[in-house]
Amino acid sequence: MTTGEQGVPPLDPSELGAYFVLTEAVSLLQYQVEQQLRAEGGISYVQFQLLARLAHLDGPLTMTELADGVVYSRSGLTYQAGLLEKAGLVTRGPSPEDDRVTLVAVTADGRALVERVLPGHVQVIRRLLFDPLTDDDLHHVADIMTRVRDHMRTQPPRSAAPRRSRNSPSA
Amino acid sequence: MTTGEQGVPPLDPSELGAYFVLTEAVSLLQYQVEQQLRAEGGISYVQFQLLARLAHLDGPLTMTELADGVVYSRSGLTYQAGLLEKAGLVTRGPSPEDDRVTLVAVTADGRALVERVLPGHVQVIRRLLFDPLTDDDLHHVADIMTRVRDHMRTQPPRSAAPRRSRNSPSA
DNA sequence: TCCATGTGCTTCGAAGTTGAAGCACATGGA
DNA sequence: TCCATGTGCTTCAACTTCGAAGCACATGGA
Repeated sequence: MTTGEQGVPPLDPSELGAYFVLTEAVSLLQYQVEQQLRAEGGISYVQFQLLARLAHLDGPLTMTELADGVVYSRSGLTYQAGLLEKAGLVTRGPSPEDDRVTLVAVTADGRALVERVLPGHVQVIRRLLFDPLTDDDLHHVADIMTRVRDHMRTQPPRSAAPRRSRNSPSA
Repeated sequence: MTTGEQGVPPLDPSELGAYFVLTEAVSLLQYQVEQQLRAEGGISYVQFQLLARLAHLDGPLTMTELADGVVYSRSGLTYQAGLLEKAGLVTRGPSPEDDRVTLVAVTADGRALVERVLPGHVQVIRRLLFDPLTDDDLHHVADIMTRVRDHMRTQPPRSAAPRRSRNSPSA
């Protein structure tokens, strides 16, 4: 009626509210996290994510895997990987399997940095995110957001999206 | 700089996991939202947030209020407000109360743009965020994140970060 | 083998974001 | 009134981020 579109559901204020408060809370949290990481480790949140992921998985990742893992553009990752390599926190090397691939691995210094920064990082998260929540809340959030994440991950990943004719029926 | 050595609670993998999946899901969601807004309205997510906030509150806001509302730096808001003003979507004017203040108000064009992109915006959120969730989940998320947001809002807001006093170096 | 096409990564230019510094006005006490 | 200090906003330079284009290698069919 109001628009030509068919089947656009009416706006539900409680839904919009849930979405807004979700993004607002995460923004606030990430800002505080960024401050802590910068102060205690001299790194950005993205850099911490990259190092933590490499340290946690304990094996080299390709640039694409790393970019998709942290929801980041490929060119942006090239830039950040360059910074981290220059700082001696990661190494980049060729893959024996595929000459196109660059494998990124965390160095001992990189691991040490993650270890050094992680306690403060956890403290910030605990203070800002977990303190006002019960254990039940926590499990709810984890469960719910895992479903949302998995649901969205069925869409083509961010950094690989724009290339044509993968499963596009219009080409 | 804090030492952070004593009294740091042990790491709880389920807590860290909840935090990681929360930020990852929000990152994925925001990326998709950004694409929709760019495609249908030619605006960024930040610009949409600013316009939506002004349209919703239905009254002018100061630059600082607007920046705090969307968790954004003040200088960044100066830049974005300039873009929006040039595009005719907002106006900036003086405050009768305080000559230092710039009041930002949404124009009719700005309102129209919000109205135009909102249905698609809601569709994206519904498809990515709400589809895999029950009504119960939704209320849980809204309730939980509201508590988290309110908890964090008791901290000093982002853009009003303590300004270093001219004569007193931080101890 | 050769070539067409797909994939992994980097380079490049443009645009966005930030904190610090700076300007202008506000406020309150001497 | 005068001035010290606080607050609101903008400017500035440095950095970050992105997508498009480009290069190199991979893969599979003719």
